Amino acid sequence: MRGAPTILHLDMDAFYASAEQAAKPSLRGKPVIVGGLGPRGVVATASYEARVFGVHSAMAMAQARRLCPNAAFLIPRFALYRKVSDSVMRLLHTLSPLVEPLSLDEAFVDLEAGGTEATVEAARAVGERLRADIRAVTGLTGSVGLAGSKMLAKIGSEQAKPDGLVIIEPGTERDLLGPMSVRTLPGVGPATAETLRRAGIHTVAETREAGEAELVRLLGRAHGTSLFLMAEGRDERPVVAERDAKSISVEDTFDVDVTDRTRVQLEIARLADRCVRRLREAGRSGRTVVIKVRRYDFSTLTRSETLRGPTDDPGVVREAAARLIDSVDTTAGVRLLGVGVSGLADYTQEDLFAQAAQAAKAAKAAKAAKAAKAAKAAQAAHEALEDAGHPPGPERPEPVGERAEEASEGAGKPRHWLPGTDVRHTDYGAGWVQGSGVGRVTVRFEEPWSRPGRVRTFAVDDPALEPSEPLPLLRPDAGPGPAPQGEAASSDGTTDPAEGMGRDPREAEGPDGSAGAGGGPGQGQGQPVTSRP
DNA sequence: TCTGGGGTCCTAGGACCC
DNA sequence: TCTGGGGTCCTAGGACCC
Repeated sequence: MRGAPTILHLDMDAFYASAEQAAKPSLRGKPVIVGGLGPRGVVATASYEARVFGVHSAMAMAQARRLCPNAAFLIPRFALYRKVSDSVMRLLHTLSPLVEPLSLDEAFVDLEAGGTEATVEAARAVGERLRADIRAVTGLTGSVGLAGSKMLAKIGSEQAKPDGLVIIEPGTERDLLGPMSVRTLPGVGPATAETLRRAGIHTVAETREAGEAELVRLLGRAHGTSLFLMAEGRDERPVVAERDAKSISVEDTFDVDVTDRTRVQLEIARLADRCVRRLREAGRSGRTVVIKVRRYDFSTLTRSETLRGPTDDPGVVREAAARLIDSVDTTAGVRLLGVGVSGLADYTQEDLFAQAAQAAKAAKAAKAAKAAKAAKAAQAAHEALEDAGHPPGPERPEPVGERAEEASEGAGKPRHWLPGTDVRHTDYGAGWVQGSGVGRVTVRFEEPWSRPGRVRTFAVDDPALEPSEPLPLLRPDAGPGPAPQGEAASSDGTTDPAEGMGRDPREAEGPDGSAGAGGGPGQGQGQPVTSRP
């Protein structure tokens, strides 16, 4: 705990959905839901306009459609989010060298390590300037919490949402936490909350009163002691920059349970290859291969095998995964398969034989490894980052072996145009897919800096239509003075006549929600400040 | 038409070693 | 020859987070 609020937590507001609204003028002020669109998809992010209907992250997409049928449903475009995230993280690094990213849209910053004066006023000034800079650079809003510890900074940013800033002044934290739900504390999820509830513990104050010994009895050593400290407002966890990954994994949920044994084996092989590709892109190798199987009834099991030494050889990983899946009964059907590698080493080696043979010549091996790593890092720097990766539907033809991705990528036009993806038409310019079906694809032509655009429909194989890269959210040549959200989300009458098709919502009659989610920036203590550039 | 995908950390039992 | 104690590694599962 610090005596001044010099730990900052930044959380971008409804990040994926906001990025989509910034990119697609016709969606501003309207409910937008980003997530998996298949029969088993879940919501990644809902815009505030959609949250009014009860839609939230991790909800089954089917339920979201029921609650908010007029929302725009979009697949995530990670390439765009990563770009925006990079520019936000760069801003954070101007505040301090100690930046700890938690995800694309969230990070802690240790302001003390960046030389910010240890006062409430200085911290507030830094936080407000950051929010203004984020808006200027990305066109999006973020919320900031400032406190003397990570836990309270994060609670602060939560209270500040959306588009606000909250400072929790050192000395006030115990009183603040007391009446809050145990779920507020980090590490308390549904299971822990239920255990505590059965013991009559609902609030943070009751957690404190239970005492450390009782919490340890209920929850185990590590969890119990850390929970007790958190409940007292004591949190000494440092801000830590750049942690190395400890495992790399990939998994796919199938639209329909897979029962065919050969198909299961094929999918495991494909996943193993994908996993190794990511491993190599990261310039790492791993020693333990893990497979994951989720059965028809959602029960999940893992099987793992530790090799004699680390590998990044697709054949080795594929064979280990194949052995592991052999030991699992899948006859009743599986809904998910996954392959992962852990026990990561910072170097790579050709294969197990070479390595076994080299056991005695460790010194030489180390030297070779160093060279290999350097080469790999250089290559990885070049590489584009992974594809968005749609789960394989049962109808998708299954290309065999390691050529799978190339086969589906090289061949030009995707046969499915997924809602939300970027396209370019030789005559109409840049746009995005609103929906497709029965051989047709509906595209709205607009750019992040244009007025809401109009919709046109094409044959799915129209040669004038091509997939394209995301446009930046702000016009590249634009001076300062971004066009922020709020402008008239005119539900333009420009929809094309040819729009009756497709199972996609739209029609723009979403309850024009500019009212936003429950209560603007101003609840709780602290002074939520609405900043403007 | 319930429940994604990518991670982290902890626990617990058995093997194995000293 | 009736019973140690500690440390580390491996495996499996579970809770939690975004």
